[in-house]
Amino acid sequence: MEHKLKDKLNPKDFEDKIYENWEKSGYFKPAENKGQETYCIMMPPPNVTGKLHMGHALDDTIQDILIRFKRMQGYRTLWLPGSDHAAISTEMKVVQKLKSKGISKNDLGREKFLEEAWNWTHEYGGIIQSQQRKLGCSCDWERNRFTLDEGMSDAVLEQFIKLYNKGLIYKGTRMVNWCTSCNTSISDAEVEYKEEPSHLWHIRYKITGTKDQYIEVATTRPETMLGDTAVAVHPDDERYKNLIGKTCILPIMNKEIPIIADEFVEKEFGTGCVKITPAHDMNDYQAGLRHNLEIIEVFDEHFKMGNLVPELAGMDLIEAREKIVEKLTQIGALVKTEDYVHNVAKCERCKNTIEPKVSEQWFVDMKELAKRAADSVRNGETKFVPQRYEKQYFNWLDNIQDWCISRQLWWGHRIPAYYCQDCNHINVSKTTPEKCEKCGSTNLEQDPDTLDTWFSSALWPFSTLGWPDKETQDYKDFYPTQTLVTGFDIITFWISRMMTQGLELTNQVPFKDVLVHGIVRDNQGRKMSKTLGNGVDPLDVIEQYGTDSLRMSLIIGTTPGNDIRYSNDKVESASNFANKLWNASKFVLMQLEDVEKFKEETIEQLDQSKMIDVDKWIISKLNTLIKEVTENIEKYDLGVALQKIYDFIRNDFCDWYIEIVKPRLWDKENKSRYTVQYILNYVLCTSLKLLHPFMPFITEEIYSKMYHKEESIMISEFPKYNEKLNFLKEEEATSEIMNIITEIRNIRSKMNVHPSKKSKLIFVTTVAKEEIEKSKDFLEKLGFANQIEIRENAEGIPENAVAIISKNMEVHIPFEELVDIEEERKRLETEKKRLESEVARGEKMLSNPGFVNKAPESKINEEKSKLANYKELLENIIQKLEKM
RNA sequence: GGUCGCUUAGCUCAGCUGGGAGAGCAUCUGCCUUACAAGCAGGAGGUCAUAGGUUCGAGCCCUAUAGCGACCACCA
Repeated sequence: MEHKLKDKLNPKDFEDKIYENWEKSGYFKPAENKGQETYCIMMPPPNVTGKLHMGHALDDTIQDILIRFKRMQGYRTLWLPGSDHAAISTEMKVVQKLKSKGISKNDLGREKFLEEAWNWTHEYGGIIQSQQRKLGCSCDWERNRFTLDEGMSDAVLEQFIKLYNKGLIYKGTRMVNWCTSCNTSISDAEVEYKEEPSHLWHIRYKITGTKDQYIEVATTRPETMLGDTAVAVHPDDERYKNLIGKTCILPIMNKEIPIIADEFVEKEFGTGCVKITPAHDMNDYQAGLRHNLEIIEVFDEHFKMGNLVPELAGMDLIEAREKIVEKLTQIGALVKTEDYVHNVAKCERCKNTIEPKVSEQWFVDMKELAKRAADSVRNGETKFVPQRYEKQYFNWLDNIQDWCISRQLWWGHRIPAYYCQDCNHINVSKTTPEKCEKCGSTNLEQDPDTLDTWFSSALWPFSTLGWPDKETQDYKDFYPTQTLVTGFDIITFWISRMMTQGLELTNQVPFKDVLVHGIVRDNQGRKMSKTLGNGVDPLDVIEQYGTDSLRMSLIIGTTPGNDIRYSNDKVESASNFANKLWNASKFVLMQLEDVEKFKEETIEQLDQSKMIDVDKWIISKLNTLIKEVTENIEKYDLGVALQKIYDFIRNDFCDWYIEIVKPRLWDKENKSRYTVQYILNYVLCTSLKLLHPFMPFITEEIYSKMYHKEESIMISEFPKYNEKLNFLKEEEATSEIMNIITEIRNIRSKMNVHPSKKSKLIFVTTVAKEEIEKSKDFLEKLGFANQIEIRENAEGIPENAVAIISKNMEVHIPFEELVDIEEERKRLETEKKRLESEVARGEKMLSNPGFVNKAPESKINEEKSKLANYKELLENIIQKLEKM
């Protein structure tokens, strides 16, 4: 083993190699002989033919951080990956591919089509997994699952049959959302609404038996009027009360339809009269049911005009609308046309128009299931992080509609219902029944439809572990799982359904915590989208900067649940940090020269008599960091945790400690040289471990060159807080010294003293003599001094010297000819003023009875000691000024 | 219409249960100091959206308002 790093950091040199090594070593699998406690995350399965985008990169990075952290803490961890068959989206793609060859789905037939779909899946499936490997995901690839796998399909059938037998799944004729492009029914969750400018057409229908009395309706869809079977008004609407029960004549169709009263009508909207078209509107359909109205379909099955009016038959709907408006104008039935913006239902997948359609479909009765799922969150069995997303979840479940689960697609799990062609009985069974269970006929036909994709992904947390077999080792070990990580956009689609189905089928909540994150936006705050073309490919970023930098840029300084704005600057700054860490490590390794003995000694055993304050300072700081970072990660505050690690490595370790320690390292005779080397190795190794979950590759690469016993940082123990490594006194003393050094630099900078110009530093102190003596070497270096003098009093110090007054010491810098006495007086005056205001503030606070009586004692004492401190400093400054 | 979130330095964002406002980038000044110029050191820059309230004390808690954003509902 060579304890040396390459001169320049190049992530490509080691990222792939390291990943391969991890996978080969079996580190991703749950450890065999570790402690009992398990920790499991189920990866939200991406679409099987999908490609990795920034959303995945964020989602996967968060999960990887958690799983690596827990693994290092000694849990038996399982992160189970997989992919989803994504019924609609995959089927659409295959249909499109066939279309480009001039073949239609129906020409090909079901079997051949499925063959094509499998081919497609095999061709594009797996791409995302290789990309997740590039991201560093430490999931157990041997347990990789696909929602159309045999086991998973069995789970789906089991679910269907169980719920069917319990009466929770039923078949019925209902109005459902129909995607006119995908040609299938879809569930409520898959509909999104988009505002579109349109018109509100006012049309008058003549009251039957009158010459010129009309009732005026307002509609956004005149083309559906051909199927009107009533006009409705509000029962309390004084304007129309007298018309209720009468009839009117539907223009164009010249048909008599009733005027009815129904509460759902809003008096204030439009004219207060609504045309009722039960076949093409959700509300009208409900009203139709209440009033027993006929359902007349205006469109054919391809959503072209039907032949209610022969000259319009087969016409496109938009075109038909124009024609009908034209016709209404001709016959004088159109009163006016208003501009109007309304919400149009769109398919969440293909963005095309959704039409309400009456059809026979399979549904899950959700009422009881939803209640139980909501209650489990209400009573804290499952928690959302951040908690506010629980509202979104409740809102969905508390207003749940029955779930339409049948899809008119071929790619997916086929509904296990077999219809008897002789007696019409529905046989539901896992395998094709030999004969009808009711009449014994062998003339059975399976339902042609398949199940909603989410019907199978709802089972993901347990079907992946072997359910319906509850005796598999994995199910027993890892179910229920701990954390589910996902974006807020699929709380309704997925989270709520895993909860409802999980509770119903396994009698347990499927996970304890739901960690919700936002979406990754572009650098202008816009959503990344294909149409805008503003998406950033995570793999391009990895190619340019390396995985660690991408991961860091997605996590640092973020808050759970909030959106993240991607920017190149962030990746660049992450990359600079990686470079910094690399160089610092390179330096440390250069100083260590094969000190194999490190491996045998713990930090606690290290001889403290050879340490000076700064050594204890860095150890103590690191110890605090360990505590905070652990707490932060456990609370899912990953952004804060990473920020703290960054600050420690960059400021405390690189900028201060390494610089402070250099003189002792250069002096080969120095008695504490070994101690310093040990501490450097210890601090760096420990920092790398803290950082490893976030930046796995660079930490592994560096760690592999350091001195320790582990074969990989990935399976090393996460650092633990240690009470014995707290050195508060030394921390304070060191920060006083650091403040002085900063002050020296500040003054030199203000006075424009060139760094090469060294000066003398005179320390006046009684309490810190010894420590200053020990620190001479680095004080000289960092304070640009050529000589350090330590005295007990200030007598005889040249007048033309700059003075820095601090708590336990004064530092005088004789710059000789450089110092302008007047300038120095001004500086001290400013300092005096500052201290005076501090003293005033403290005195005001402590003389405030409200504060003294109500504030906690620790706070009061703190203020008291601060005040005393300031007073003393002020006194010293005043004396100094008097002498000038 | 209902619910939720955001508003803090020029930009992008942190700020844990209320106790002297922070980071990254940008900017200014000085430095090639033997790990790092992808760097080092120092500086400037903020009425924490507005108005009230609670409190000894508010960026943080409460109320209202404004702007931006998201989700749900869907009134033709």
